[in-house]
Amino acid sequence: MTGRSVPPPDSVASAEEAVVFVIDDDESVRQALRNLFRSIGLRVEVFGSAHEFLQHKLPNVPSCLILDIRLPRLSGLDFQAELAKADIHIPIIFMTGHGDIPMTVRAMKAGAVDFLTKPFRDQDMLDAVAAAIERDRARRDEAKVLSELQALFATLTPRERQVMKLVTAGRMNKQIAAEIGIAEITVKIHRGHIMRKMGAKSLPDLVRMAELLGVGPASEGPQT
Amino acid sequence: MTGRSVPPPDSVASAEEAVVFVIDDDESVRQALRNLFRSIGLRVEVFGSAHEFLQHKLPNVPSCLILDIRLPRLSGLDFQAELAKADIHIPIIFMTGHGDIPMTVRAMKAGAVDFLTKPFRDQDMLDAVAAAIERDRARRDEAKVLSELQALFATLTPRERQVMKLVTAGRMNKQIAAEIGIAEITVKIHRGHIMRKMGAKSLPDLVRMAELLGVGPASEGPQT
DNA sequence: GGCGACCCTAAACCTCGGTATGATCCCGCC
DNA sequence: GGCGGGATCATACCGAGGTTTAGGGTCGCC
Repeated sequence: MTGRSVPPPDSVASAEEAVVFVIDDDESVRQALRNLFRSIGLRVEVFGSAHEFLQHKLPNVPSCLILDIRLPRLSGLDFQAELAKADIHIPIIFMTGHGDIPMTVRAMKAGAVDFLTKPFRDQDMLDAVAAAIERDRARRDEAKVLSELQALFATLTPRERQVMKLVTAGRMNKQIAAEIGIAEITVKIHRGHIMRKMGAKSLPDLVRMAELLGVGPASEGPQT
Repeated sequence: MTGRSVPPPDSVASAEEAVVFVIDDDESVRQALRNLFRSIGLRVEVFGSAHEFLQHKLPNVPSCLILDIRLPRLSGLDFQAELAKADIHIPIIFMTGHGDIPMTVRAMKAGAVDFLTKPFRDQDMLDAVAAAIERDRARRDEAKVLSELQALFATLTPRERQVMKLVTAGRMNKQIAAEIGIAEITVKIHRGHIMRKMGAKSLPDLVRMAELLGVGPASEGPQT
């Protein structure tokens, strides 16, 4: 506890263990960005193509992706769409030498953090990266909470899920009993199980969990 | 009840009573856009300057604003910022003859719906307007619900607000009583008043209202 | 001074929520 | 066949929630 080097508490907070990924087919650009981010102590991984990047497995820390809109085989915009389709939500910062406005609009609409025109000021890139990392950190925090909740919810039996939905909808035990055709006492049993399994310390607690889980009028299974 | 004309249910839904506002210093552009929107039966109001637009009082229906990034006195981006500062959240669609990427990025980051380069296809503008109107409709719906809730919440006495916060946090009546130093029976009374005044039909109901209202750990009053 | 709020409390009473004990039934699996 | 999990239910008991009735007090305002 004494000789412990202080792991930078960092007023910049968002730094921590964050990683910046760079995809660009120009070696000199990769080199320059690598140096830029290293200079402020940020982990960097560079790639020459989207394909190369996809080989690499993503670490479980806040991160962001910087890519040129003109990639070797795939356009940056298409790659952005690919990632979204694959449910990979890493924040993206675009760079471009000769981009146009429609491209910019499309990228931003699709959720890009920023769109920088080359040459850009180092500070602009650093600002964009800070914003992107922060966005990813926030997203990860939310996702973590949600997945933990979903794991708990998964332990409920079908009957318990059904009862939970009705309980959080505000129905009384007797109403639930009548609605699904069982005895009130049985509803109470289920209810007790639900509270225990979900780790809810109170009804309001459970209601908030249900909100996050989208347990409600939501019809099961994707329709249309 | 018999001779009632059906007020167009409209499969296009978003149309209804929507209004499109156009600000441009070029008379021919105003004219062209006016015709375009009229042709599909959309209400339009045109203005030659931002100032002129501000004189006009905004109707209480879904609407959107179309403006050139180059306005007479004020830049379109600055005007966008002005509106945000004045808490006017009408969706904005930008047009530009010679805009650049940084402008586009700034506009999109500030929440613009779209950014069209002149000349644009009529259909692109119509699509953008449809999206903008829909966004405004959704925002208005949410705002309406929230303001109604706030009106109810405003009828609560300070004590009732305090108790509501604790109730929705999941505290038991006896805990609340101990925490604020009153008798449990009094807490029950307050609780009854809260449910009635807020129009909550169940505790889960009240919890959801509290969520929307941000009633919780939120410290009172703006700090900093 | 009186009227109306807000806030507090007590007693009585009822409903609702929740747990424990004990038991039955069905089903899938080793 | 037996074992475990899921679902069901009864009885009994207790604590929490909620209303009514009937008060009490302190403000501020007309």
